[in-house]
Amino acid sequence: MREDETDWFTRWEEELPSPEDLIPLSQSLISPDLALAFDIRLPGNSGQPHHHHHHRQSTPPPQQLPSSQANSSAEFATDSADLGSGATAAGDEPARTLKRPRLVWTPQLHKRFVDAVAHLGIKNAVPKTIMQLMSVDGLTRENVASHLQKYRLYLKRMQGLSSGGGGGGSDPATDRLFASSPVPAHFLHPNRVPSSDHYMPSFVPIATLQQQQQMAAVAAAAAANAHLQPPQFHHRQIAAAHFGSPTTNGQFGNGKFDQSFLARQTQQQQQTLQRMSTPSLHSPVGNYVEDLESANANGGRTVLTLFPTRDD
DNA sequence: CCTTCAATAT
DNA sequence: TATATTGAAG
Repeated sequence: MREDETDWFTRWEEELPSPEDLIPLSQSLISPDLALAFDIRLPGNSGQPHHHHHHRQSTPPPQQLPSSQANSSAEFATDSADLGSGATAAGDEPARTLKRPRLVWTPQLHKRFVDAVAHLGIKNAVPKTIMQLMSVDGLTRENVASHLQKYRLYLKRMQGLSSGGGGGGSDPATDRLFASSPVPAHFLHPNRVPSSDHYMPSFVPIATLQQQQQMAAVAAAAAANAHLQPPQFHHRQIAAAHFGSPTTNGQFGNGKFDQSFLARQTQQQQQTLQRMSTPSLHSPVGNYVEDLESANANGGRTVLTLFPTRDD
């Protein structure tokens, strides 16, 4: 059961892009949390990126990944009138209540999501677990939950097609993202439990690994860099990755395929975290990095873009 | 506490 | 528009 793990991990490792092949922008990648935590100011943006007010008290789960989903830092600063009034209790970790920028689901990020779901299996493909497996810095459970909800609707729609109808039902615009990643067959049929054959995409187990130090290093290195990347990943090479054409779907179009986790789950148990022990992990940045974008061009909305090591 | 879903907000 | 947030239900 664990044998294939090392197997695919090895393959995954081989396919890893060399550090130089990684996103050129990585130099300017610095997480908002980190930026705030280190009091780093993003170039091109002398002033603060944004600051709004909203309060959420929820209790940030004591996730073992402080930098991960912890909303460290705060949005308080800025000028606000309430200077040190009490919002931040002890004042040490200003912000467990950070207003995060909207996440942009790039095709790569979505792929990661799909891979994670495929690996987890129907039972465990729930937001929290998916989030953990993806191990994307800055990604929250809610990001995943929201995306998952939409993804399921997408799959459902895919099913619905073929019977009748006519057609119409898809929202082309919305589907583009989802179409950018192939839908694993398991999502489509329920039977066939992967007793011997598992879907094994190149995946990154990475982990749980606390890379505070690494992050610190990255932060220091990138200390004064920031990159602005407008939401314009329209045409790119991703166009070639098309898959969800009605025509192509014909092969499944015998009626309805099963939607694995799409269907009702009577109950699901959570836990049983599948953690790899990071065999020979030494990649500095096997993880995704975040790119903070101050969207000036977008009605003043800040957007968080997570992107991976190009592997698709 | 967590997930799922529909409705709603930004 | 895409994603976030909320609230009810399980």
